[in-house]
Amino acid sequence: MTAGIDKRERILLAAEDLFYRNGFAGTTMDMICGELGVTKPFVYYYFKDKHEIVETLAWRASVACLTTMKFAADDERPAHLKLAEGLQRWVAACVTHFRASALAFRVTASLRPEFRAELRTLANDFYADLAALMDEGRVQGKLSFDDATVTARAMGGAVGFMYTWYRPEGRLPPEELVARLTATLYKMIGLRVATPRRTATRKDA
Amino acid sequence: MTAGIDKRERILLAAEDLFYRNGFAGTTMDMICGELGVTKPFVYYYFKDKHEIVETLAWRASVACLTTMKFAADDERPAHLKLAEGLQRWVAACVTHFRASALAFRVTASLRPEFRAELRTLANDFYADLAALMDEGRVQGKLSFDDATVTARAMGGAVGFMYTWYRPEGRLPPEELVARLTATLYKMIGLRVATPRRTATRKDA
DNA sequence: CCTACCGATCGGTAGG
DNA sequence: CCTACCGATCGGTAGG
Repeated sequence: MTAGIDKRERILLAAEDLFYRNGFAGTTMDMICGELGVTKPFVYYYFKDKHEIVETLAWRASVACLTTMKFAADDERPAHLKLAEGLQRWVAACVTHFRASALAFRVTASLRPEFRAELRTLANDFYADLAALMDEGRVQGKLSFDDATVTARAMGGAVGFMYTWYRPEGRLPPEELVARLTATLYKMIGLRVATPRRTATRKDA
Repeated sequence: MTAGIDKRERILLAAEDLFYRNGFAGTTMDMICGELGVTKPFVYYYFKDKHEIVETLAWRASVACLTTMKFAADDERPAHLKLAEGLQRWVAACVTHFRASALAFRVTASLRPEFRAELRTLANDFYADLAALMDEGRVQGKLSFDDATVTARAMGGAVGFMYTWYRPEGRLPPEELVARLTATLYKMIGLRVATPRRTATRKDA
């Protein structure tokens, strides 16, 4: 009913919330149907099986979050500036897609091995891009950190783990959360950017 | 057989690995039994049900990891030194219990609501202790960071997310991983400690 | 008689 | 697009 949102999209929306709250195995097809007020054959008309739904959600969110460290080939900016932008994009994408990106981590065990492998490849590429920019920025004297791999993974945790504590209805508005989390990442790699942000003359207390 | 390890403990050991790899719903009691070469009544003699097994594992690991910021009442050291020690203990505990602590995050949806609430309380207490020490250290001019809550949660992610990439058989020995991850946490709060570690005269490149 | 365990099978529910 | 229902498999427990 209430045309506007595509039917397939409505299923995904309901499923995202249910998977997020109950996990993959803990969410039954009947729950999804009940949420939408439709019957199972309706859902199976749009999706081959339960896995196709969760994989669609996880893939979307993963692509959105893990392609943020890609830059145009003709982008000539120094590494630390690309990184400053990429990290911000990354955090913003993870905040936006926090429910579905939680899936990619939480329901790992329920995913088909081939799909898990695709997700892993996506993540590995991302961390390779990230580490490359980090190394470049360090060589150019703009960044400071000890271990590139461990630091990159630590940043991944700082961002990816957000789903365990972030609540959209919380006191911190999304943009503010993005700003603070990004600032934390900058600090982890010793990145000092003159961000044109609305901060008063505030010393790093 | 092969006395030595308690029978109950053998069940927990096998279950930990299976739950870690396949999730809660993806692990059947038959799998656990098969791994041990015992029958179900054997397992059900030691555990009331499947939940009791996973909860025992998750609780142990969570307690081990989330009580590392507690200090004796008569410990008079300044906050930043307690923090230096606590963070190291925290990382070490998470590395040791990484399989079971992964459970606490991954199988959340499969846990009984009451148990989830207990875990949440444990975690909230931990972050309260952590944030208190951070604030204290900052007031005393020994630490520097912007947002205590966000930084604390970011550290939690850096540590807690380790289970997604750490492999015990990897090239990085556990002690070395602990050292590097701890160093990353120190950096996140601007903690500079003259750690008596076996580092050569190496400038923070 | 108890404990520790086995072979066999139960009720209930999942995806499809 | 729904009602009705299947084949398969789950966690948990019976008697001995």
